[in-house]
Amino acid sequence: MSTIADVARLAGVSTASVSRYLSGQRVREHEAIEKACIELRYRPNPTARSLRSGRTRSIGVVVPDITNPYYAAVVKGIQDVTLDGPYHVFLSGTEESAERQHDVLVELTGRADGLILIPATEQSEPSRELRPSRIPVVLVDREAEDVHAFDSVVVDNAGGARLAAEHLLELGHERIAIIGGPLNTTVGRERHAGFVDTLTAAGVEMDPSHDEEGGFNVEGGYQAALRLLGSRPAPTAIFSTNNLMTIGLLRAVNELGVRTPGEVSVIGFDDLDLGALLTPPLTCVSRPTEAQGALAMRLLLRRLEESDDAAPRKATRIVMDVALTVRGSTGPVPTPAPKRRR
Amino acid sequence: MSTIADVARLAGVSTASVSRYLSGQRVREHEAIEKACIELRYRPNPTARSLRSGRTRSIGVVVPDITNPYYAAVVKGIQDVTLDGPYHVFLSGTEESAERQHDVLVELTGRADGLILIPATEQSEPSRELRPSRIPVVLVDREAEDVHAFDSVVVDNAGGARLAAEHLLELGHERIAIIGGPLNTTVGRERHAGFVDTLTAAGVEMDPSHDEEGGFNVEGGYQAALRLLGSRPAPTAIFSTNNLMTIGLLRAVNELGVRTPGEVSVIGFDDLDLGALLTPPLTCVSRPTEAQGALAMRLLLRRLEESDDAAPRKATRIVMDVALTVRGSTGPVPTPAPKRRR
DNA sequence: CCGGTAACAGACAACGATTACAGTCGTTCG
DNA sequence: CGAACGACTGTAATCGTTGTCTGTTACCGG
Repeated sequence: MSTIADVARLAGVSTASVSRYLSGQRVREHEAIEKACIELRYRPNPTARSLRSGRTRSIGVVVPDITNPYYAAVVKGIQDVTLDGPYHVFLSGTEESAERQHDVLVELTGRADGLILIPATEQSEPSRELRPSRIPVVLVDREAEDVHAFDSVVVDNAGGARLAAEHLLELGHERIAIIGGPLNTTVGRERHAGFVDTLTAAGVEMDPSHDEEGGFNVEGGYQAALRLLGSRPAPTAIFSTNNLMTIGLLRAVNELGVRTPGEVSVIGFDDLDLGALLTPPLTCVSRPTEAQGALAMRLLLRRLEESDDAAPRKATRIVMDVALTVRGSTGPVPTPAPKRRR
Repeated sequence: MSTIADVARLAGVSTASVSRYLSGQRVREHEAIEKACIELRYRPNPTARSLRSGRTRSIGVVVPDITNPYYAAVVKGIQDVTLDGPYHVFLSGTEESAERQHDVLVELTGRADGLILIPATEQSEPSRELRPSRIPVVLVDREAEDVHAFDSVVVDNAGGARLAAEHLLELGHERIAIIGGPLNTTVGRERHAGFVDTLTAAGVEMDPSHDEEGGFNVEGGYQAALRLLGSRPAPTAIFSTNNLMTIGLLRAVNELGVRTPGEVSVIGFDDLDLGALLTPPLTCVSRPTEAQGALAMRLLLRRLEESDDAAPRKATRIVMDVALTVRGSTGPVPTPAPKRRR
């Protein structure tokens, strides 16, 4: 690769002039410089640039799992906002591991001007790790231990779970099960609490054996569903708290040949790509995805712009609304005639 | 952030010694240095490191669309191989645009030691852009104009399309339609040719109005499917050449209330996440995804290791096999009794 | 006790860009 | 006509790290 010195030599000027030309300043020999740049196929070395200027013009996005369509959609939203901005987006995956996340954050600090992070776990302390570097961070979906240190964009998990519970109650269900996520995540806790509390408030007690917990993945949902569907008396409705778990749940339902919603109603948190095309189509709590990413990116850009002025703005926390999408996978209670109906 | 000079000062040694300590060499004052590093929370500046050493210890992965589960799976395969290696993986999306891809490649060149690229189009000339920088590149899935310049990992597209055609022929179909991808991509051309040639060889002529072409996305598949299902006589079987197009096709089938496989058989290239859970479950040509990514990464690592010795190895081209997954969405021809059956 | 040799130390020059500083012109105005 | 000014220019320092080069030890055998 050719360097700025090569260009300067060929154009017969100093490197300073070339640098000035590149940054858009008026330069006498700009024609010769342009010609030299083209002839040498000169591209400024981004590493050298970053070292000197202290800014990398790139931002890092860290997600637990790239293959999860939900995260993919969030990333999409982020990218859309950056499309013709000066920043380049780098994506890294942490495989849902706190250790990997630590490595990735260390790697990214100093390589990026800002970070959008979907934490893998809450034990992992982004604050302790990230604080000294002073680079702006926006948390998405899950929150870290000290919420107040960073901007964040989350959804109303408890509210969404409440919507699901209310929907099932309205259909007359009373033997209701939940496939919850890890309780050491805010998301897992909030959805679990929102759901169970709503049932309790309505006087419906959940059988402890119908309160399943698993990892936020297909296998977790599958195993939990097998246990639930095998229990006696079996639940008449199951709420799955994560898209991947819902896939596992559906797989189990399918394998066991359980009729939906005839024998068991199914409702998930998060829509699926093909949710509307399933038989029956999936009833779910749906939430903004791309919009969530876009919002996070805008928050980050605001931080990046303000960074030089000394007054640190207080952390912003945005809670986005979720909605209930009623399709065909939920229906009235099967055996005993429904008690009430709307 | 503290620098190596701060550490050296605190430990009472030279920066060279600190550098040596960090690179694992034996150093007399290693205890004092370690102490100083911890106290100052010292992290080597990756930018400065890269500038000096000429290597970034990171590799770039460029995909057309992050939200496509197929690409996500490829990336997953890539990451798994890198898990505990020295390289960090950065992912960038090009939104299927040649222009964006150009920008991304420029951005990445000099920021990464190697590249894994799934080209957005073939017109875009990665070779012209990437050649001068001399960094190793591995192409995945689609190939660029001059195949021989880079290592590549692809699948047997023509073979997969042939499998699909043969399957439909065996079921007795004769009015067969294809929803093809852009013919300016190798993938689009190969799948189209493999399918049509197989039909022709079997003496089955395809109605020109049953030869649809669209973008590799949901909308393209949807629109094409609407046209096909509205044509008279309508095809008794439809082959969709891409996973997103298949989703569009299924959506159209669903909306129009066309029975599958009763009225029309559906077969897709690439499986879907929920393919097995659909009603009927999707028959498709499935191919390795994570394995493809893993293989590409291994190829790249090999290149990165050899880079210093002067003899440039010839480009490797790996073609991976695909397989037919027969599920329920394909069946015998509806109205006229099937001519032959196995 | 001395010369030779490991084994380590520090000083300093890179890497490729940006930028403060100090010229050097040509032009304009009093 | 000379001074002041504007519009540029080049020189050189700098960013944080690594690697080369040249010491400086300590320890060994003779």
